[in-house]
Amino acid sequence: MERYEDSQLYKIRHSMAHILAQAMLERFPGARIAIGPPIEDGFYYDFELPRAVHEADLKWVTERMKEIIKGDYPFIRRVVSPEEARELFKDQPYKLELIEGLVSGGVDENGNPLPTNEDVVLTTYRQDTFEDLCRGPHVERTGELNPEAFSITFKEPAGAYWRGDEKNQMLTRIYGTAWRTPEELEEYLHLLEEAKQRDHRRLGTELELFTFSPMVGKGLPLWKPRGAILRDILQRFLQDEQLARGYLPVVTPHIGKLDLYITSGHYPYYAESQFDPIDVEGEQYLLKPMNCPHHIQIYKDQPRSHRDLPLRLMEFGTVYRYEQSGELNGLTRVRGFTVDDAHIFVTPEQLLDEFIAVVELIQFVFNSLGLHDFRARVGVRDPESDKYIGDDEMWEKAASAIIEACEHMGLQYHVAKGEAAFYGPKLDFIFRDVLKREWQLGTVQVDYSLPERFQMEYIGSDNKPHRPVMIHRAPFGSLERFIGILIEHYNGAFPLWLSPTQIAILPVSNKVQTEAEALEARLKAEGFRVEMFNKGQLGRKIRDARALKIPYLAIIGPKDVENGTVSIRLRDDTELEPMPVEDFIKMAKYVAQNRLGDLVPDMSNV
RNA sequence: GCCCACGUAGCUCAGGGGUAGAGCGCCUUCUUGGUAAGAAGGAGGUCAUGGGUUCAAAUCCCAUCGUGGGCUCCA
Repeated sequence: MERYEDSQLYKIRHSMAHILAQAMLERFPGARIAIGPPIEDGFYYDFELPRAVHEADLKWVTERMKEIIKGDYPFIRRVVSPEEARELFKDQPYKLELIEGLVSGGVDENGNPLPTNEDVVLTTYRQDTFEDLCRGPHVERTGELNPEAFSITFKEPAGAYWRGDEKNQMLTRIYGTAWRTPEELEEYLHLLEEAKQRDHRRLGTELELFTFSPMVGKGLPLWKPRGAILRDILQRFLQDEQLARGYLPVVTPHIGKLDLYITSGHYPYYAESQFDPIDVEGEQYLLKPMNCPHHIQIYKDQPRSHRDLPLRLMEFGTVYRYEQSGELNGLTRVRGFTVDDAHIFVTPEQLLDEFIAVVELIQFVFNSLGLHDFRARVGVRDPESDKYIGDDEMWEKAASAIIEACEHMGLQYHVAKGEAAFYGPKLDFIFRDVLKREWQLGTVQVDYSLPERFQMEYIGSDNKPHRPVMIHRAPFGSLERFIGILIEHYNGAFPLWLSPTQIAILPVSNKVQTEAEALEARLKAEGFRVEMFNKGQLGRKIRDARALKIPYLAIIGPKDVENGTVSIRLRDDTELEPMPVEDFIKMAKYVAQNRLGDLVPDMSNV
């Protein structure tokens, strides 16, 4: 497959960025330009502007861009010497900084090191009156671009730090999307609109799953009954699975003494992600940012033998982390969340097998939930940073254990620097959602550091004390984020086993109210989550039940009562032939127990 | 936290320097209806909060809080 960087679309978007810059400079004389690369689906350009950008500016710039395109100017490339470049961009400090980076700093426009064995050649591209430092490539002429196949008003202007560093100047970023044809643009905008419809925040309100209250605090979700039921189903699903795999439940409190976190290293290594300590009678307590220190105390409560290992302690543990207010986002980024946590204490010999077992569990969980578009990332530490505990040898050992396990399982993975936890490297499962955003869900971490810091021990077969290794792992990551993603993944139409309400009972009239209530009781006795709809006429009941995306609408009227049937309608509008109540129960049970997505499976062989 | 935008009824939104609007939802009554809104009445808002400008502010200005799009940071 063709690389994006080599594609025509890439050239189109790159060229669009230059045209945007030209138009912006005409609108904002004296503006300073930074960088303007193509990105997925479009491009952007960063500017330092004398004032805020308004909608009218964007309209003007859009029209001007169309004129430039229609002007059919050639993109003219030329090689310039460093001196020429400095002269050319003498009023553009960001460009000068880029030039110095290229010429003497050995870094490219993103601040990444250049390949050392390459001579730096500075090039510029010019269209019409605008010349930009750029290595290309571009289309030949502006006339190749379609003036009706781009938009810079589809997204608000945004702030962005120069070189992505929050210590730097905040620039104004104008985003654009550009395509080959107006039809492609239309399709893309339509996709965005659809994605908006399935935003978990919107669906969370419509389906009555969760809410937020400014009085409780931002980033602190409140789970309403339907959402709490969904949460509970997921927890029970995972808990049952883990119990079957030898995990043991524990429960620990939401705060702990500061000393605990000083020993663990959370304080100070993780301090910037924590709420400030709470003073209680002169003692300092911390809202727990992680569950591991508490679980370690349970391990240490009694002497452990190698015969006790692996010891797998699990807890749906709620943790609190300080997130900057601008980072909060619905359920996917909150300040208090529940980790489907477990800490597994193993002997070094057991590590590989146990690690593999954990990855298998995570894969089982993802599969059961219909999540298939994910990748595995091995996060190792950033050698430049000092926010890690433990010595090099431990990090080396832990990272190679993870990679060995991946190789052993034939798991596709890639290594990412700076993505480790502060106490050890990790294997993350990153899910790609319908909006093409990526979310870190499941995670497994190998940790030699905390056992050391807490002086943990077990007695080996040699009757001598040994240090265990710890695996931290969470298949969902956090219930909050996971559910947020599930909501969008299913567009709120959960498979039967996850649906907060599974069956809506819709009596045709109150003449069959008694029979409808009997059906409700019957279905509840069979273990289904059932809700009676009594408002208005049948049409209204259908409408209300469908708004909640309830999988089965069980309609019962005089004819059904007479025949001992129920008329099933699905949330997608499918109407089934009236069927005996027993048949419906059998089918629904089959669908729920097998966690099927299909609500009407072939029952002929069941 | 930073840049920008937004905040009007439970929800979705219109309006806009001179006594607050719609649809849905909610309540009451009537209706007992076979596959996406039965009918009629009614309640409900200090227009996020606090200041300022003005004869007069929901409307203009400032601050705060909250939300959204980005940046940075993360499960």
